Amino acid sequence: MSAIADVARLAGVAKATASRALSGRGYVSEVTRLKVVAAARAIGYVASPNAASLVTGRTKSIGVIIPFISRWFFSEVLESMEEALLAEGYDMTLYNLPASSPERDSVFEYFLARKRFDGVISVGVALSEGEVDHLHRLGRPLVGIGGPIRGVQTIAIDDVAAARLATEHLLSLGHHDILHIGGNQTDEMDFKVHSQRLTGFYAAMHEAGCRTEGAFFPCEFTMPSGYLVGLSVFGDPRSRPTAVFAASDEIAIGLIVAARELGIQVPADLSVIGIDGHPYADMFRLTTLEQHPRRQGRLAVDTLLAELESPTHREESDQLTVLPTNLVFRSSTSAPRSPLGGSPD
Amino acid sequence: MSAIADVARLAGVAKATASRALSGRGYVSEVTRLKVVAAARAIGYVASPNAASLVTGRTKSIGVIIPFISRWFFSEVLESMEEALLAEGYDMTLYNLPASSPERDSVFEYFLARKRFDGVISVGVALSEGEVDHLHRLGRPLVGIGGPIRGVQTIAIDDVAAARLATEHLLSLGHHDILHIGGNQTDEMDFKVHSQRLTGFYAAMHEAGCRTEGAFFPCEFTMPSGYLVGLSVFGDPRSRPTAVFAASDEIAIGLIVAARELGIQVPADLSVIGIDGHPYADMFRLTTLEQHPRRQGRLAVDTLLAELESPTHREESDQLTVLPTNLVFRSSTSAPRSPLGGSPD
DNA sequence: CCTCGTTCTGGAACCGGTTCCATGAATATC
DNA sequence: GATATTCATGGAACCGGTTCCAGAACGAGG
Repeated sequence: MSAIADVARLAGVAKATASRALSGRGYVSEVTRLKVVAAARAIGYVASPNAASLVTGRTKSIGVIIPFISRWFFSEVLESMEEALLAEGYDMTLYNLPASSPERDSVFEYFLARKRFDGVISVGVALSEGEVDHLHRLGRPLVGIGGPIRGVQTIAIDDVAAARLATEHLLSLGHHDILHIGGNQTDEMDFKVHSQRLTGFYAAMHEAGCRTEGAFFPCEFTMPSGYLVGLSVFGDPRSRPTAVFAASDEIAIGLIVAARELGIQVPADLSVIGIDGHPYADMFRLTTLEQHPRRQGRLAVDTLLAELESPTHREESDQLTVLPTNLVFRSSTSAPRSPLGGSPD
Repeated sequence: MSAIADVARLAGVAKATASRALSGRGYVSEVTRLKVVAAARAIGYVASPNAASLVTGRTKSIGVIIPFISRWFFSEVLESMEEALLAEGYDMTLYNLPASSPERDSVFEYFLARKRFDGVISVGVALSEGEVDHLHRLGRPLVGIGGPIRGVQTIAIDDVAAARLATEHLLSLGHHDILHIGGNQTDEMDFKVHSQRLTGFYAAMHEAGCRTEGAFFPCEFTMPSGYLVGLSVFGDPRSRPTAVFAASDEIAIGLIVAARELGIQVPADLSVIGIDGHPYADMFRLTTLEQHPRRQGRLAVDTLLAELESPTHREESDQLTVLPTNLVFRSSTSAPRSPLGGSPD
């Protein structure tokens, strides 16, 4: 509607002066600045960022690539990022890209090439080197959440360590017959979270001298999937473990629901630990390793905006920020029943 | 990097011709069109939508206002909208605005005034008349999901009818002592879903001649909240109903988990019905009214894009599209035990 | 008094596209 | 064969800002 030319005319100054007055760059006397601001307010002037970005190259908008919206971790990250960006005056443009989806390439070719945003945050999507280079050539900083990308600032938890910690928690309670139920490498996630959690599990088990053959069952990262796997794995009393390390809280809760239905006491007959810190964990009294997705989102935004403020050399910025996890000990884990059938003393 | 002028130079034509060739508007001979397209491909040219929107007024981007990202209904809607928009070449810019949040006004004043999008979809946020007018003055169509806004195309289910249907399902099974556990008017939602579901419940109950004093308990729309309310409401056996109509599946599932922990058999001792069609419903065998949020999102996008294609007069478009719900009968509902203590025959 | 540096302002170019308008060629109409 | 139409193209203006540059006004320093 109203352009800066209108403001300038009303204030009786040139476009250039009006622009300087409103943006705060360059010399403007205090009296004309006030005149211009008053004129702008009078006609309800709001600058068009499109026009400005055409010449400045800055869009005040950042793009987010994310494989899921409806799963807990991702929606939490998203919410926290949106909040942080809004507070800084940035728009957030969302690209929901299931890893290896058919749209994947076209999004990069088309959407990301349009220089519509100042930077990109990739949540749980491993970009290829070519894609990373592409963004760098455009001078667009990139921050990742959920796993290292070469040459990119990344925020993540240490999945190997978290899995090890969870497993060690069960081991320290006296369990030896422990299962890991989680993702396998071939499924929908780009990053190595699945294999890393598996690695951490194996490492802890081997260190404790426990056998791990047949100790892993694949499972989608959802509650219904955990439930179904639970029904099938716990269905046979002879193969039933004394403890399970689930790769996510949703899986863990599905397992607990399945166990309850099968008449298996948690934790007396079966201990269950998850990873996440899901809001449902408390009502199922689930012991879990909290990973605070909102902090990760917040930090990703801060990192990206800092990079926009004062660009660093790419080499320097090649680093991984590891956020801590913390164990929340609830009553889904305990020492196993004495193997001789008595209760533990 | 590369601009349309470069393409034109390489193809040996004028900027105007290159623009016509690439956009498909206006007369261009087939041979020059191919030359231009080849040149564009050769230098990896991608048009800047910012520059284009400056003159066309179209941004190929739409804004979405939504109060939650992490709750099921909203994340489903969001995912489906993103998918539909991406397929049509539109970007989606997200504004996560908890109703009556402090940022609420500034977003409207600032973000929405910057003519950055061609249209707006408001999911579960009731815009004020002033805000609606503002968008209309800017010529930006607006589509709502989740409840009628004056003068705006809206997509929703009939919450009164859905609540009535759910209640009637319980009544038809022979229940009389039915509770409604759901939202109250004063909580965080803008729209009237809460009060409408309550209205439908009361209507069905009164029609059936059932008393409703003390039959409503307020509850946040989450599983943990349903669980806590369930523990407290079902805790006293004397005040326990034979059936509950929960305003959402998450509440219903929380209630079921609470009932199980209290040793209450579902459905023998207590029938539970929800509204949503949540993916967890199946594993808890929850009878529910499915409301298909993805369809709502999809339809909202289709409606908005159609409006952008061929704008209609505001008066004509003032309408509410009511999407159907359907009852999925699982085993969380059944006839009540005979009040005399025997089993029903 | 002249020169220099600082502050302030306006004119004009520019960002990267689209579109209006004029011109010219090819084809159709009478 | 003269006159309309349709098609094809280039030049230039324009969208709404920012920024470069030149020039004016002013006080300070020599």
